[in-house]
Amino acid sequence: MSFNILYLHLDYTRRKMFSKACKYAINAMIYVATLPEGQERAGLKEISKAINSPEAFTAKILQELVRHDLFSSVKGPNGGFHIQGNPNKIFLSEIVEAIDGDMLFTGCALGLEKCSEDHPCPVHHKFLAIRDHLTGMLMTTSLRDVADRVNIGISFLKY
Amino acid sequence: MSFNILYLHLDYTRRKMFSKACKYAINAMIYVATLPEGQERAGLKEISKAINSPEAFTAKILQELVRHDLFSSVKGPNGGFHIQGNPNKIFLSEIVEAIDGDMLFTGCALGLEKCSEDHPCPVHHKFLAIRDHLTGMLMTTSLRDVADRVNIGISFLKY
DNA sequence: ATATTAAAGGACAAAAATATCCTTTAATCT
DNA sequence: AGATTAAAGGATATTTTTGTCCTTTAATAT
Ligand code: FES
Ligand code: FES
Repeated sequence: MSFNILYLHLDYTRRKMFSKACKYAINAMIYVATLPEGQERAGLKEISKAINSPEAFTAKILQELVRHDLFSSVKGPNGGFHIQGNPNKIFLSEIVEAIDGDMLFTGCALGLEKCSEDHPCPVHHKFLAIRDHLTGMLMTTSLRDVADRVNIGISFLKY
Repeated sequence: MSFNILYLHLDYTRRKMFSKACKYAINAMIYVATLPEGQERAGLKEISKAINSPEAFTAKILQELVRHDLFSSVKGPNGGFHIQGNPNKIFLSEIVEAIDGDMLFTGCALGLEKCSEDHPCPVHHKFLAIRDHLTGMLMTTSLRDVADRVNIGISFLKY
């Protein structure tokens, strides 16, 4: 019942960089990456509790991550999700791309059909640097990197 | 009818940095800033044609910009919207904040309630630099800057 | 004054994103 | 083999974002 909604049906004060789905995906993978050796698998309930996300919605996202070969899953007792591959070799960019797609990495800031040097929008030249900065960060930050920060207690997946 | 929708009701391959509303807002203000002296006012129809945006939706956004004192408007014949203030002193950050809010500038990348040094998410330290880069760019790029690029023909508002 | 013009505003509609519930499938345990 | 467990998947609901339409308000022109 915000001031905005009252007058204009627009309440954009919540726009973020990533979708919620994407954040849940990243957090879920980070959480599983933090698990100790020998028990590096977690179920939906455990994951969504750990990252404070709605269970059923998280289930959909985990399924999608399985389809993208980022997670693999096992059914039945002691089943759950574990990371497919080496967390040192899985980068945040892969998770973002799996869920939010690659428009953040390639799309035009001002909505032109496509971003190009030939026909640039008015912020193209300045936006490129930011886009590349973001892309570079995500492509060089591995799941292990961030999971370690959580394990040593300097970063958190929820509050 | 994408492959994604077929299987999971998730088709996030379009996530962008800014909302459509925000892009329309920026483009509309840039367009009006490109108008020659003596005729620096444009109507809804002219604007939405120039920036290739849906007219009625654009109307709502222009109203919002008026409420935020970025545009002022005049009704009746030869009415329309003109920039409130000096385009040299209006920065893209103000438009983004008016429409998308300030979460892009202040919010946590991974969805924590609030972004803070005390209780940072696992990408906080790396994300800060990107957020600041983006914020800095938007806070230092004036409407005049970008409008000039359009006027000299090196940038475009539509394709 | 009246007609015309264009923005403001309200109501509503469609699409996308977020979220829940329930059934089915497949793994494990007894 | 049968019971139990947990992911997969389908259907549906809610909220947010995007979009349209129509009436009202206010400015200008005749
Ligand atoms: S054309 Fe707009 S960001 Fe490249
Ligand atoms: S706490 Fe997540 S970006 Fe600062």
